[in-house]
Amino acid sequence: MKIASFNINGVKARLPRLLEWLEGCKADVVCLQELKSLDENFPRLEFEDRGWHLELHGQKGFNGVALLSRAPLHDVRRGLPGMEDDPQARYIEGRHDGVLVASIYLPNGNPAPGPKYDYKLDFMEHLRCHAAGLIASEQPVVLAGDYNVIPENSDCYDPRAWEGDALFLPQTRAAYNRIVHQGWTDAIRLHHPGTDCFTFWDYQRGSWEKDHGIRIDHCLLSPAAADRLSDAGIDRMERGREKASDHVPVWIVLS
DNA sequence: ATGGTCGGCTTCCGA
Repeated sequence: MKIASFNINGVKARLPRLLEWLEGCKADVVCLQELKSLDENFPRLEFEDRGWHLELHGQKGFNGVALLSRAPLHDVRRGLPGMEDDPQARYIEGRHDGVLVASIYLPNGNPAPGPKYDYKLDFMEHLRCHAAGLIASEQPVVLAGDYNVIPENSDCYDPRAWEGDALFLPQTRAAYNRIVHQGWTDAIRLHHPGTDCFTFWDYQRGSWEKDHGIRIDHCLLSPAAADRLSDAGIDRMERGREKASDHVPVWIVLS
């Protein structure tokens, strides 16, 4: 089973690029982030005509997450437990062929400190609590998405350039590690232990041309999923195409 | 040298 995650930065702006990538990706489940679309304005037919089942959790203008799947999903949940009334649409999960898959758009959190950073840490604490329950269930779980967290120095081109940024603050990395250390496997890290692991390049300052990227899109696997991990990758080439998102897709394969 | 660029029911905000 192949599961992919892609922050598309606007479904309407990305539609041709996204459909092309989906065609070649051959994924069974796709986690999308930053739809920037109300559910009623989402171009459903473009996907349904190609055989995708859709579960949307959108909002106007910003944020928004979705799951695309080859078969209908079960037990779909929108919003993290304890944050169901959050107007920001950042979490959706569903079960596909016995594997629980979540699409996560974790808050950016800048500027830090401030209310946006407080919200980021609050979201991470709610995610940590939910993740603990998922680990305890002993089922295969894949928590995929844009975490807006740079886990280690080697996950950015220049650690000094990111000092003080909400994606890289020690407190942010500590909150991320509190989740990972429950027993999750960072599958992309496992398959890209050195360089060439970036998943995001800013539109500004020629970041792509200079390879000034960061690794912030992650797939965390529960032990039951990690036992089945056979491959993982980053579709880096997507960043160099016309009308590209500032993120590229990441994916894992379970046997 | 404090720039630059995307997307969105846009004239600023979020990233």
